Amino acid sequence: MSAPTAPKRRRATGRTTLAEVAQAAGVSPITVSRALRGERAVASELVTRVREAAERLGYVPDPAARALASSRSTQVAVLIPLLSNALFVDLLDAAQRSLLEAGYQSLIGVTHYRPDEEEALLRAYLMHRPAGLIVTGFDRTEAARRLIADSGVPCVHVMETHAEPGVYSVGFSQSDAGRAMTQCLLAHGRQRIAFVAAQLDPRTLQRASGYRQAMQLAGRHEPKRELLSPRPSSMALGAELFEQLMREQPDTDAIFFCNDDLAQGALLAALRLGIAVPARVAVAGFNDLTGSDQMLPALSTVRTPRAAIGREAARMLLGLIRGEQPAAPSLDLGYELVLRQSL
Amino acid sequence: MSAPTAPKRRRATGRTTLAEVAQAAGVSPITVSRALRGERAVASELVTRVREAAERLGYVPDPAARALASSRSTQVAVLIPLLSNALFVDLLDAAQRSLLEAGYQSLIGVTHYRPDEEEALLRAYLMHRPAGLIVTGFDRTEAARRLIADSGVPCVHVMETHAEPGVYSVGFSQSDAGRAMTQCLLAHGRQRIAFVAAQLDPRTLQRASGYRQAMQLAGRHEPKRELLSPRPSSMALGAELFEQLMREQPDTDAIFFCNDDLAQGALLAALRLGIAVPARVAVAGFNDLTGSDQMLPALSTVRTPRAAIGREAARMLLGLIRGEQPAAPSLDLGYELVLRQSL
DNA sequence: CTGAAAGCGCTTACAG
DNA sequence: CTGAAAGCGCTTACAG
Repeated sequence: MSAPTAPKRRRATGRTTLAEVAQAAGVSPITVSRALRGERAVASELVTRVREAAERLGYVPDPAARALASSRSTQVAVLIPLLSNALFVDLLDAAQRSLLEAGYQSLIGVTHYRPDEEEALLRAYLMHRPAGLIVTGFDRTEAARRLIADSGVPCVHVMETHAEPGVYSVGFSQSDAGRAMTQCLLAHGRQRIAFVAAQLDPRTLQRASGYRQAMQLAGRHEPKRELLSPRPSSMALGAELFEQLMREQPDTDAIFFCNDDLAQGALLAALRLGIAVPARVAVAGFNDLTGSDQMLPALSTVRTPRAAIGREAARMLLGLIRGEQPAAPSLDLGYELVLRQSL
Repeated sequence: MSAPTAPKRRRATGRTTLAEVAQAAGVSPITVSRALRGERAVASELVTRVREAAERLGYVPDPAARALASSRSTQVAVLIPLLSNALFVDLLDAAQRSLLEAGYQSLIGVTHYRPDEEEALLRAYLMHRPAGLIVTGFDRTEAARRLIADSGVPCVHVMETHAEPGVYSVGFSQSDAGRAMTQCLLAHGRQRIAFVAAQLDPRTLQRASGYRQAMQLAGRHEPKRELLSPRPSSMALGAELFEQLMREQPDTDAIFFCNDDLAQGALLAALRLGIAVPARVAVAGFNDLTGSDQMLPALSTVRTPRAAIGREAARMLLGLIRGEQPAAPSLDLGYELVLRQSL
């Protein structure tokens, strides 16, 4: 009853292999591979036999072997600017969920709004031969653009839309949204409307340009009421910029913040300073982040469909991975003005 | 000048392979492999030669081939309950960053506080042979526990600590933190202190038990002042529970919320209802989330070191992956009471 | 310190 | 509709 001596060159991992399933089912390995992936025509009787054998043996395909042999993986790289902005977390959460349901894992990458970091992440992740790619917006280095194109990996751009053959995107028009909220403030009788922004990423600047267009169209544009800070967005910064603006341009009668966290901070600062909102100054935000409906007064804002964007981007990407052509390469999911008491 | 006819059985991927680097450097493939990984002793002259050749040819190792041959990948699975709780996002962000620096990618998994979802994720991710695993807390199914143990994949538990041989953890004592804040409220002269919680995950219940211990010790425990809701935590729920508590137990003179979002919602509700904080009722939160310092009054809370937890968990895991034994298998990073105007 | 051989567990490309 | 052979690009396990 001595233990069998191990053969010299063994290094099996112990897991059940496709070959073992094949033997158990009495077919060839290729047939098992095809039956399990549902690829090509396999006699339905064999499919059943293979499935049963796989089930019985607890067979789990090895993703590494699969990736090596097919040069495709089941991972999707998702690149977002920041994890500290709830906007992107919502998007990521929705995308991740949809991808997981379809059997794909998400490799997240945080670019910190820096094109060089994005390029480095792209380089690192692309060597993993991801099945697909989700990237934020269109603002990237030429090298990054080429990396994506040369990789041949299907790619969907999120948050903005862009009509160009071979480019896929899911988002909405940031400048339209910026224009719409500004026009709404104008329609409510506000005239000296300020725009306050932080971070100054491409999409923030698009909102700014929407604001500017609307103000110019109304003949009310005053550059002095634009307060643009490159610092990262936060409630604390919103409070600070609000105080600065009310000090420097005290006759401002409305403020459009490029993000809700700034606006929330401003609302709390107004409370501290005893500045009446909306009586003296109306306040509007962007994104309808959590808590905006709880503010005092409740914050008017632009609701953006980030969860839907994540979901639809995943759906579009899965189609591209299957080799399908999406109905529309650019999907505009729109936005919605949410008017609450701050206006 | 006709194009060369492709040989019959080619399916090279076009990328530079290790073999090509070996040929260029005039050494064997194994030597390249070892030189590039810095493993085992390789003559330093050869290392230089190999590095140069790899650089020149733009060689990028194939992770799939590497994973298949070595049965280990460069991916770490990180399982957290929720992406909508900033606490976990901060932890994930820090862990992800540290892991990336060391050449590891993070595969995130969201369990929604459900042991069955965690078990399914574990099953799905473990088949990818991750190099390591980071999981939240210790509350999981027996099957999940076994999956982790049987996989042999190094695993670090975060948020809680637990001293047991072979179990690695980075966190702090949730019950100590709950007790400390309660004692702080008592020390400030509050006597009818309520505890309001949502979600009711294991860590929330540990905080509750810390509260209970402190109250019992002071001879002031009144079960009627515990308001526990299984609903997901949010500012809106905090407002709702605050109103309910002030209606049902109007003589409550302090409220300890298990999370800052609840407390923030309560503070705003108090403002709406004209309930003076802290004059009539003191309010304390947990985690020191963003915005808590901006509240009116600013929120007193327990600052938890989630970024440090993420960072240290990554560091401990990287050590375990290298086969090192951590100095202490259980790392307690503590917490800090932050006293602001709400108390 | 270095290498020739085998193997990791799949799928591709042909052929029938 | 099914299969025998080769190959994906690395590393392991030996041997020297």
